This record gives sequence, C-alpha cells and structure tokens, in this order.
Amino acid sequence: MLKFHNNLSGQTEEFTPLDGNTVKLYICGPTVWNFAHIGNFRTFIFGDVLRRYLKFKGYDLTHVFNLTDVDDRIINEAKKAEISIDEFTAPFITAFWEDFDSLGNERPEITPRATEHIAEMIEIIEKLLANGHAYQSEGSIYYRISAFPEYGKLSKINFAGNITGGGGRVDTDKYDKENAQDFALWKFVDETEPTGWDASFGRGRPGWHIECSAMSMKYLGETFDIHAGGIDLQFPHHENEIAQSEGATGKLFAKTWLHGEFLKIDDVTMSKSKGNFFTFRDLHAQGYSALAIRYLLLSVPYRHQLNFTFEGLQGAESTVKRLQDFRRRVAEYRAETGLNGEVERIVLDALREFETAMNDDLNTSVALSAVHNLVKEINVALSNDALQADDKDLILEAISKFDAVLGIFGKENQEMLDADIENLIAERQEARRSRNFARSDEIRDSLAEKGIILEDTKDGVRWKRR
RNA sequence: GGCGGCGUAGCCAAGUGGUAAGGCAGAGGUCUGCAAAACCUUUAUUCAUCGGUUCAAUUCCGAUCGCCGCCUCCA
Repeated sequence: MLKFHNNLSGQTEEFTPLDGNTVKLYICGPTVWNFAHIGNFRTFIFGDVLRRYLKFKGYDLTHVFNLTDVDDRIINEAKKAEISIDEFTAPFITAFWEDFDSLGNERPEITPRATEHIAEMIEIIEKLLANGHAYQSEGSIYYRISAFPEYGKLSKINFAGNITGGGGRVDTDKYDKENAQDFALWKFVDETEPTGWDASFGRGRPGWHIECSAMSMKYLGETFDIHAGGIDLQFPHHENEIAQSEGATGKLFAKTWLHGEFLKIDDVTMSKSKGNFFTFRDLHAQGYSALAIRYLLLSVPYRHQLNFTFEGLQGAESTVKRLQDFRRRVAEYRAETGLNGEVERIVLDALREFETAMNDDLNTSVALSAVHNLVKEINVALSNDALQADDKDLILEAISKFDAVLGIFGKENQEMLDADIENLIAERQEARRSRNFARSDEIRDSLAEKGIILEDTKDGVRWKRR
C-alpha cells in the first residue's frame, strides 16, 4: 500500500483519496521572473513521478500546477522595462515549459496563472474580512493570525523563539499591522501605479500567498488530497495558504503535505540568491542529456538533499545509456517461441521490488536498484541465450511499466538510416567477411565521425547515434 | 536564539536491532580480427568520534566534533 510522509502530521501515513478514485493534487510551481534552475526542477520532477505513480496505482488525477506571474519583483522589473507584466513574464513562461517538457515531465491537467485568478482571490479576501480573519489598514488587507490559533501547525514554527519574536531582527514593515506576523493579503496601490486591480475593498494587488489558496480551491475544492512544493515554501507560503483557506472555509485545506528537499552543490545549497546554480539550459549546452539530468535528480529520494556533482552527472549519463542499450538489446533479440520460467520470476520480482519501494514514500533509490537488478539478471540470460519470445514481451512490458513512472529510458529508436549509410554498413560487412579489416575500420571510423556508432554482434551489426 | 536535517567505500548514495542495496569510476578476465556492447570476478571486518542499553548497534539512548537548511525573495 502507498504511504507518504505527511509533513502536516509529521507521520508516515497510508494514502487513500478523499473522494472516490480521483486524487486531487496541487503543486506549487515557479515564480516566473527568470529561468528555473535544476534544483527547482528536482521538485518538479518529483511532482511528475508522484503523478505518474498515482496513475500507475490506478488512480485518476486532477493535477494543478501553478505559475506565479505577479509579485513585487516582477512588477518592478516590468515597470523598469516599461512593459506589461505579461510581456515581461511571457519569455520565462515559454522557457519554463520547454525545459519542463525536455526533462520528460507530463503536463499537469491544469496550469493556472496567478494573474488570471484575481477575482477568485478577491472573493476569499472578502470572506476573510467578513468573518474577522482579516482587517484593513492603510488601504491594505492583512491576515489576522491571532484569529487562527492553529497557525504554525505545518511548519511547527515557534514564534516565541524565532528571530523576529526574540527581537533579533527589526520589523521593517512600514505599514501598520496589529501583529508582526500578520501578512498581507492585498497590498494597496494608488492610481499612478500601472499594476493594480479594483476590489470591493479598494484598489491594490494580491499578496504573495493568496493565489495558491484561490487556484487550488477553485479547481480542487475546499479540501483536497495532496499539496506539494519545495521545502522553502513550507514557511511562510504554505503555512499562510492554510491560514487563508481554512480561515475562509472552516474546513481542512489539504490533507497531505509533501516537500521536496534542496539540491546542494559543493555542500552548499543551490539557490538563485547564492548564484551557485545551473539551469537545464546551461547543462544541455555543455552536452549533458535531459535523461541523465532527470536520472541524477531522481537517484536520491525527494526528502533528502542531493549533492550535485559533475562526476555524478557523468555517471548518470553512462547509466542512462546502459538502460537504453538494454531495452534495445532485448527488443532486437531473436528468440524462439516459448517461455523461460526463470525469466518470468526475475521480472515479477523486479516489479514487486519496484512497487514496494515506490509505495514507501516514493523511495526512488530503491526503485532504481530494482530496475538495475532486472537489467543485470536479464543480461546474464541474454548472454546465455536463455531468452524466449514470451520472455521478451514480459521484459519489455516491465520496462514500460517502470518507465511510465520514472521516465528514464528515453524514446525508442525507430529512426531509419539514409540509403548511402546503409550501403556503407553493408560494404563494411562484406569487407569484414573477406577479412579486409583496413577497409572495414575505415568505414567504421568515417561513420563515427558522422555520429553513428557501430557494434558487431553475433546477429549482425547494430548502430546507434552517439 | 527557536525549529529541522545530515555525517556509510574514490564519487553519488539505500538501508536495517542480527552483522553493509544500487549506480558511476577503478582493477583483472571472457567474448571480438580490433573495437563497441555485454558478462564474470574484484573494491567498506565496516557505517564521524566517544560512551551507554542489549546476547547482538551502522541501526536505540546520551555526549562530542563537523556540515546543511528554515525562521527573509528562491524548488
């Protein structure tokens, strides 16, 4: 049975959907003010594996993945460049989805943007004002934390001991709040500012957290199954989402909370503010494949920090290549009709190990080792010519199942070669038969220069792209 | 100051009260005209250190050292 470590309860819990067979899943996406780095994408890839595994388990999904396209930084940058918010964010949004797709992620069902849901945000704020969970001050609207005693239940924040509460940090907020921890739901902006929306409680722009309450509840309902995102969002973003949503509805907001841990580089957290980050584009330009990057980011379970190294990425490149070769080798294997009971046992064991690992809070490390064990054992069978036609199908089917969740085997190669290259390969075979190795090596080298690698097997020649 | 995480072979790392998964890299070998791919063998008497509990601890408890994160925009 599927279990998750729920950060809300602090416990590992068995998962069952709230409503029939459909899992309602919300994942906080990026703020689109520049390119997402691969640390960001680790969380998104885990979100993707989560959604794929839920499907693997037979659940239907409604999956919402939001893009934050309005905040102070975006507003300021757009203003500086004298363009609209949409004009400023458009190239980053395009780039984001390109990278998202390249890394092998499935598009979620619903991908809303904050600026398209201002009306829903206003509606929640009106409710909060009406029931005393919010108040107006100098034109802005603030959340009244004192009216929500459960505040802090997700992040386990102890305000008595933290820096702000302890007096170690000066509260720089220039507005008049009842309490230092109260946060803005709506920030007043005057008529001279280009970015602002009119609401019953005055012109302004939304605060940093209300968008996720509005969009998740709009598409998933007031209570839904899983809310996920990066660990840094746990406080204050997710804590505030809970306060806003539960303050407005009086109902449980999200049942299960999952947070993806950070990527480290040279033992320091990879982050935009530290500047020590790589984007997918950077790595791709250096020749690393999307598949290898995905593999590396998946090789450590999501709740643990992963130390990113180029040695590791290079290793992932080799591993992924080996997996691709393995699938091709099985697919191309010429087998007699029939079934080898031993192979069937290997495949069933591997699938069982895989599922057990994934059920255990998505333990991808162990799930990958199940895949590797299958590869190793089947390779032995291949070497011994012990494979039969039905085994082949079983193995290919198992690979498809693994890959429906992990997405690390890549696309199957069905490409045809040009006729003149086919002719060269045939000529080389002829040269080898007549033991003219000088000529055969010459052809092999020339094809290698064109990026086509030849391998001689006892069933003939195989080729692949470099 | 408050809260949390981590320290396992050259690297990335899983894991458990009963004696260390997996990947990469390395070494030797088989196969091959040579390669490539694949396969086989091999690489931690040991899991930061020191104590304690236990028949038994890497795994539980305590202390120490080191590292990281959140509490402030970042996944």
